[in-house]
Amino acid sequence: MASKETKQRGRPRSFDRETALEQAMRSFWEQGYEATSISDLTRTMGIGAPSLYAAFGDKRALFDEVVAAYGRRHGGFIDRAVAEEPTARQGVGRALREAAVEYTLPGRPRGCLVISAALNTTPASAEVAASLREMRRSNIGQIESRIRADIVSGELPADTDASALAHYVGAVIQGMSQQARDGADRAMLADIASLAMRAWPETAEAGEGEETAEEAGETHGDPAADGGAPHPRRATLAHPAP
Amino acid sequence: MASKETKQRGRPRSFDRETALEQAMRSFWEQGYEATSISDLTRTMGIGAPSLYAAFGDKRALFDEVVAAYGRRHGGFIDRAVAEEPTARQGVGRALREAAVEYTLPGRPRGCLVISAALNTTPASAEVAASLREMRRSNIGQIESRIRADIVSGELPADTDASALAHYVGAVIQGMSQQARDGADRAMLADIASLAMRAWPETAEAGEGEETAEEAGETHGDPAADGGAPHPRRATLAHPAP
DNA sequence: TGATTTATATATCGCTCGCTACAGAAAAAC
DNA sequence: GTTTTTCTGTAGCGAGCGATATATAAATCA
Repeated sequence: MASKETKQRGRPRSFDRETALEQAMRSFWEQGYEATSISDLTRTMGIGAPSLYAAFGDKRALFDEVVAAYGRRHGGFIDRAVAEEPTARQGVGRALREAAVEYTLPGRPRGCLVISAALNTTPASAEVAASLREMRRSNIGQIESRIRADIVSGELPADTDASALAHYVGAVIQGMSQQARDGADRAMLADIASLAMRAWPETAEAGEGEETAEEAGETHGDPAADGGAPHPRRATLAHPAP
Repeated sequence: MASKETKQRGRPRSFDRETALEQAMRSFWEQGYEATSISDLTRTMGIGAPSLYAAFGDKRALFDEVVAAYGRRHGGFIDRAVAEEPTARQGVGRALREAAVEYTLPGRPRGCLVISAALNTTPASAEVAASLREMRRSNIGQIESRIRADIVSGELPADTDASALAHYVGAVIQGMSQQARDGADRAMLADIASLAMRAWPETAEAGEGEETAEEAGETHGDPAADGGAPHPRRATLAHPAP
């Protein structure tokens, strides 16, 4: 599937399938599923309609493939941050900081495709909308699971409402995506992310110093995502200062 | 404009204009501007296309009228909360709590029309999208102004970033609207609102921890004027109040 | 060299979009 | 009554939608 093993028989394709898919992603990302017409796609992909249908099926199948590629290339940072960091707090903090960067990278559409590409849909596209909604639900579920693990381990207080906290994080991320599309710059999104983390529950007991403002590392090397709290940290009794 | 003074000359209108406008609002609110067709509108409004155009102009003008009516009947609660409560904190807290109720009222579309009705748009509807975006910007500006006033009065710390805090609130509200449309119930939205307020900066001087999660519990019925105010703390010690 | 296979370019298809011309219907004005 | 004014129902406009039929172009296989 990934490589051509034998020489194909007929006339070879005159365009690069991956490049065309990338262009389709741009269009769907910017305008959304329904607002992007086949005519838009053929123009930006640089191919004719029959080539599009031969290579990708129909509009819906092309979109599905775009969403899959998006998840692989751009959308995975949240799950990755939550899975890789040692605590839920650090994972979510890093996810929010990285979202501020990802959602404002120059040269690509603002915000998140999964969040914004199928919001105002006709009944004809109800399935597409439901598909993206399910992905959003799944993302929040991932966060909730990570939070629950920290409750079990004692990192978070036993009475922490994992579902509510995860949905709060999801709402903030969706809000950040919309703010990015509405024109907020990267620094503003970083401020929102930083503020949002102030709502995070205190560590249960003898926490180890969680410096949430520490380097998230491997994102995109952009220093704008300092993540440091521009606002005075709220007074806490149990939280050891870094 | 509000009343008919003289008897009109020709054949009288066979439908109630306000009722028709209400139905149009429902359609736009549910599906968004572009995804709602004239055919949808004439069906739900119960009138023919020529009657629609005679009474409201074109689709764009009808939508503008819908948005104006929406602002009057449903959308004003944020500005009202922020304007009426004695502090920005109480105002925003009440606004978030009321959003949880407003965005999940049974028998009407979920979420906020201004937030969600023109998100995936073709270039043909760029003006509509820009118009709603400007309203969102204005709402955040209102919140920012209220926060700034509390900084001046000393209610909030002098180093509070009013713009960032206002944009955070805006992002949370937009996230709540999307969550509502994604199926979150009222209790979940109330939890998100409660969590979001934990990020609010401490009062400049006056004492003790704010128990920001002070139960918005009641939800329905009258969103009490004092609802949510943990304790009246208007006096500030650090700065002279006007 | 054909013959076969696959891709592309042109020119649509049926359908829905926002919108309107036109003629008939229902009221006030005369 | 007749005239005038306004609204409503039918029917259809040009344009764009997603998707294709057809014919030609470019490759491999024999």
